[in-house]
Amino acid sequence: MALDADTISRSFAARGLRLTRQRRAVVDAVAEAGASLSALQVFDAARERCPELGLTTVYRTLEVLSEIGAVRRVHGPDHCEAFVPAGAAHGHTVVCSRCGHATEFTECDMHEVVDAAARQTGYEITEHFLQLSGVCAACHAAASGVPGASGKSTG
Amino acid sequence: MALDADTISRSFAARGLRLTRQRRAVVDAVAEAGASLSALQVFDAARERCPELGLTTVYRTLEVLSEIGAVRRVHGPDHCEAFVPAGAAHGHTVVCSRCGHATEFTECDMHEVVDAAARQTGYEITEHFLQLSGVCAACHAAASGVPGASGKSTG
DNA sequence: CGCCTACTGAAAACGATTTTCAGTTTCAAC
DNA sequence: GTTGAAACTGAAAATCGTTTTCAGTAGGCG
Repeated sequence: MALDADTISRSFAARGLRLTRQRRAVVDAVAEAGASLSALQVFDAARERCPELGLTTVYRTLEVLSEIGAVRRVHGPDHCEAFVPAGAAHGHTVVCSRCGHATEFTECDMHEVVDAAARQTGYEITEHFLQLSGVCAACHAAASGVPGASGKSTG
Repeated sequence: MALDADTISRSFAARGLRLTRQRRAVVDAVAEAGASLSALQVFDAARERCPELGLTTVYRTLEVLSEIGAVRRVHGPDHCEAFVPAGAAHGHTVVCSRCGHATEFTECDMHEVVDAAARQTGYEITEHFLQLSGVCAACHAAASGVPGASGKSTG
């Protein structure tokens, strides 16, 4: 589920929901950020497009977007609950530990790992939740080439 | 880092910390449960061993245990923050979606997946956080053999 | 126009976690 | 055994992110 206005609009309509200006602001904020954003960060970003937006609406909209699969919740070992735009039906997220930028990857061939885990534990594995963190190409280049430049890249 | 009194005691001592009766109760509660436990559940379980225990102490102890690597925080796509006893230095957790029982598996050969992700995204992957969920052997047996029996197994 | 329903933000409520604080326990030095 | 310093404690208060409540608004359709 891509985060373009058209797709979203149709998904909303199919559920009898309206894509209001406020919701649009939230969608755009998440889509444009690319990085993982907390609810509060989404609020801030979306407010630039729609200053009268309330936090309540952000939470409600993220909930809806999560339900229709347009955004995905991500977690890390230490922190919780951030949101990223979702791409493919089953994708995983790589989050840059420097700039927070999130990228999806879909070449996920986990079944060997899952099989091994099933063998070792005796579980019937039904779901896997994988999240990677590392350093994105831009931050990597910035770090090795121009140490002064912060990791916050253009996108 | 295993959750036996001896190992824990030494880890605590190495940091100038004391393994008090209260902390011991928390450690034992987590160790015995095996399943993933929220802070509140740890509190309840530990109170059976040490009734005058306070919630504050549970949080403080879980924090310390997490730091020394004796417990691990687990997350799921929808929920957050539960604690399980930690085993090997780098292990992953499989949580049973029926009884909440957590098992570790260590045969984690992720480097193919990690390599593929690195190729696709251009990231330099430094960490991976994998969590599986499924149905444990006991619950599976209970479900297929004795449908009436709940998934809550002995382990 | 008027009705109906989805939608809105502010404020209140809420639950989980952290901080504060005054008192207790532990331990080493004496 | 006494003393003093530091770790530790639980209760209560404070804090934080999130959800609920509520009275009002917006938009489609008769």
